[in-house]
Amino acid sequence: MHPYRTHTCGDLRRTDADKQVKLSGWVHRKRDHGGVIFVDLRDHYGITQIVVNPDSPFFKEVETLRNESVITFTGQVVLRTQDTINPNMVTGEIEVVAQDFLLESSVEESLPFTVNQELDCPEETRLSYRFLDLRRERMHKNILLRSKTTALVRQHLCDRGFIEYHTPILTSSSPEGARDYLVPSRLYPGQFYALPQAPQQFKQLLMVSGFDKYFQIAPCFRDEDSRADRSPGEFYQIDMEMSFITQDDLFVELEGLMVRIFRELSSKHIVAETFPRIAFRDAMEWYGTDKPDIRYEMKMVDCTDIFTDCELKVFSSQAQSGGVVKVINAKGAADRPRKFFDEMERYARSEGAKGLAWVALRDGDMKGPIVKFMSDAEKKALCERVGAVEGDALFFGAGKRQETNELMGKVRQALARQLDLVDRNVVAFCWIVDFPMFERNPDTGQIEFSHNPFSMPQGGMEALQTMDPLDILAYQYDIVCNGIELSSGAIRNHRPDIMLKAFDIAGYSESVVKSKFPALWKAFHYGAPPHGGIAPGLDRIIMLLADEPNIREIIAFPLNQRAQDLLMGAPNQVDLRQLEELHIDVVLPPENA
RNA sequence: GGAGACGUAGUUCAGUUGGUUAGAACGCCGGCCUGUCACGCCGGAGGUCGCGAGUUCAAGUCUCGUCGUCUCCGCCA
Repeated sequence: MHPYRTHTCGDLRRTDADKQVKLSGWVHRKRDHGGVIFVDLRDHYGITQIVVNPDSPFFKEVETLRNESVITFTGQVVLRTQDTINPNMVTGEIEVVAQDFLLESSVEESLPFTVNQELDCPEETRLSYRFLDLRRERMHKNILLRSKTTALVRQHLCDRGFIEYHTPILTSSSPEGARDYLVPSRLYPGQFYALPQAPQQFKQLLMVSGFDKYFQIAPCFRDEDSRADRSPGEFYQIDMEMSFITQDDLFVELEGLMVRIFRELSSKHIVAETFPRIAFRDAMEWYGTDKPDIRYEMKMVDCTDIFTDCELKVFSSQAQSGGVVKVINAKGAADRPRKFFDEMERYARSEGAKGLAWVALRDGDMKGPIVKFMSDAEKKALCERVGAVEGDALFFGAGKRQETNELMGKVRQALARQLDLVDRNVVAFCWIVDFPMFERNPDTGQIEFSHNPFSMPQGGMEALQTMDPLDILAYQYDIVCNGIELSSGAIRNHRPDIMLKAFDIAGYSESVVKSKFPALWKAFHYGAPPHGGIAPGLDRIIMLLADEPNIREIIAFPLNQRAQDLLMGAPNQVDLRQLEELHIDVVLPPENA
């Protein structure tokens, strides 16, 4: 017989009755009746109940076992009597009567938290004992889901003709973007490698190398502060790039991948399998953000022109001075108590609003503090414009266009939460398209790239030569799911002449382009195919699949918020000899010296 | 770098207006228990109330500082 097991703890069924078996695993839970002990034995695959009878020579030893000890039982599978069957367990129709027992590994200390229940405990403790934390059902499931996701992505993309490549981890520091992680060079004193923030230039070079369809589940390293949905240090992208494609081709390809992931790995309903496309400017006007949650509608509506001559100066003065009046129709919210409206206003103020006007359509009339300042014509036009009917409540924001859009966008989200419009069992994707190529820096007045300088401007060279730079759009797009930005992507600019012109508009000379991006600049002079791509964040996709609010819950060994690994003790100090080899002198800041 | 919330037993939490010896559940230790499956019953141990000052006759409770954790802003082409 195998020294550890003949079956796993999730294997045995009634058809295995009378078999002689051996099982190994952890003590999940123990029920000691004095005369008989039940041990729930757990491994990766499941839980099986072991029965230890009082005449067993190892009865005393089992009695003193602590939870999470690792043990091996040999015994016979027996059918449970009808009244002792546990319908909640897949192995609940049988149990194993122990005949032999071996303690493989005992638990020496009391556990820092319970493994057999999902009770809250400090994250610091969980990360310090991550190997225990990962035994818990929820974490175990999350890590399995991660594996299933990467396996499905690989299978799907390979089936679609994509090829997976490896790109360097030690590369050169990039001049723009996030802060790099640097690796000192031993051979070249004073010089450094950088860990890639993304394999952006390599995947483009692979396209120039003629490979056509690239993907990689790519580690990316950025030395930036963390967020709930942003791991410090490192994260993974499903990095993709294709040659000879249009934006539409890429959208179809990615929609297929996303729909397959969510269909096969979650039970959530996908609202639309062809994702709606929303122009960046429309997104800002309708939702006040470039990552709208479109699980609910509640677009804001521009009503500026209605209130040009309104008695309410807050509205008319904005309407006359280039500002806007934006209105959100909260369907069916009119009968909410006064407290609801007061709290919405308080929220708006906390986000920087000067106030939040509202009206409620109740009892065949319009109610609210500002109603007396509105003429009948204004009321009528307002209701028509926003489609308001009896029972609806309207919320108003007035001010400068961009500020008001962003503010009312937050109000929209808060309203959706309050009115319970957010369905957790739904995924709503959308594309945000037509990002502007350039924008004016409000501080310096300079024209700058608004996103990736390597995106192809819509209209190509002609647009750059003839249009107002601020009106030029780029083939630059984001994919957004439930209000979370999963990725940016672009059809790239593969033409050196167009690139030079674009950089010229942003105030950069030819020498800057050459020196900042030498690889691509050189490559694009030797026959570069039109190409484009995208790189959805793997971690965020898994968060959505697992319904986890924090990215650390879907990573086996994450850094904490302050970028430390509490289990391994990283970062740590190194030997002086190592520093000398690397020609590194450490100069500590005064407070640490 | 900035802001907010939180910090009481191994863990999750309660702790009144500042007032006697800081409680409960789970876990741990000991005892009882032959059909449980979150087994049950009895008993016990376990606390510098994050740390340091201050106010007060009296501080877990109020004030200030500090440290830690999480969340957000900045940052993330």
